[in-house]
Amino acid sequence: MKISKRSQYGLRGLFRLAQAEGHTPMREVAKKEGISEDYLEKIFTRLEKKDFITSKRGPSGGYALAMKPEEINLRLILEVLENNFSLVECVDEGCSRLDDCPVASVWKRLDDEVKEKLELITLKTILENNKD
Amino acid sequence: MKISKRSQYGLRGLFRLAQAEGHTPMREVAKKEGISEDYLEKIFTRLEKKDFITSKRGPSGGYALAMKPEEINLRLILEVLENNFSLVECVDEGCSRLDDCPVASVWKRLDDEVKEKLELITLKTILENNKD
DNA sequence: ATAAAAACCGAGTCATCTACTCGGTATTAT
DNA sequence: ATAATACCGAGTAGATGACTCGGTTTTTAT
Repeated sequence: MKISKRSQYGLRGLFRLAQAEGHTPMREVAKKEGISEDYLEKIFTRLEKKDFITSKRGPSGGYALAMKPEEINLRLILEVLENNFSLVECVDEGCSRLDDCPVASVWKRLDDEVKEKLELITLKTILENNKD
Repeated sequence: MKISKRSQYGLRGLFRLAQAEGHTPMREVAKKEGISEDYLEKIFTRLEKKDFITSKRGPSGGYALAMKPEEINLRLILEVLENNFSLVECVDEGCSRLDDCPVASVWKRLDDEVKEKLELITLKTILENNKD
């Protein structure tokens, strides 16, 4: 029942990109956030493949958001970075005993509620919280 | 970001105990729910140590709820059965960069909201949902 | 009193996942 | 041409989850 460091790092990385203008080198983000460069690179690669960010090679290159901060919410981020998104498998994989399982509906409802909450948190709202 | 099978089995086991009167042998619960006996035993032992259930040895023994169904909510169950309860460590362990971490408050709020939701789901509400 | 039914206990295993690391290649601004 | 950057595949160490196994203790029913 833990959100992985991968997702946590990913969110922090995206936040840094959201704060900056133009492209920011990954190394710079890693340094600011105290995250291993090699690892953050994997994370950014993944986010890039899903078109959350764009990349530019060579000097003065780096990464930049490909979407508006208000369009990137936590649910989307976790869908990319968590390998198994959703609280229990039976929600999306379909268990054989679903019909007579007394608690399946509990998990399903909970899963929905959590995902709703996640959608309310966007990079924009986080930026605004940190505007002081 | 998964709820473990341990917790899922635990909830289903507790549900069966809640339905029955007196003591129910663990084997019977395991059979009904299609859960490994050896494994369910570990789970019940854990729940018993935390006084959610009581045990009785010998023939016509078994396990029974030690609390009222409305007093046992999902948050309490997960606190016993998940080894790491809470969505991110920084919430309870305290990270060294907490002060300048832009997203700590996000996780904290989310964690609180999820836990609130979990408290609303009790064995009683699950029993009522399955009353047809 | 004995046999059977149950809970109790500690240890061990196997697979999967996370959180990395490492060594190298490709691209591009200066 | 050089240096800065992204890109890529493989590998690894540790933790955890989901069990299994072999036994011990307690208690009820006969």
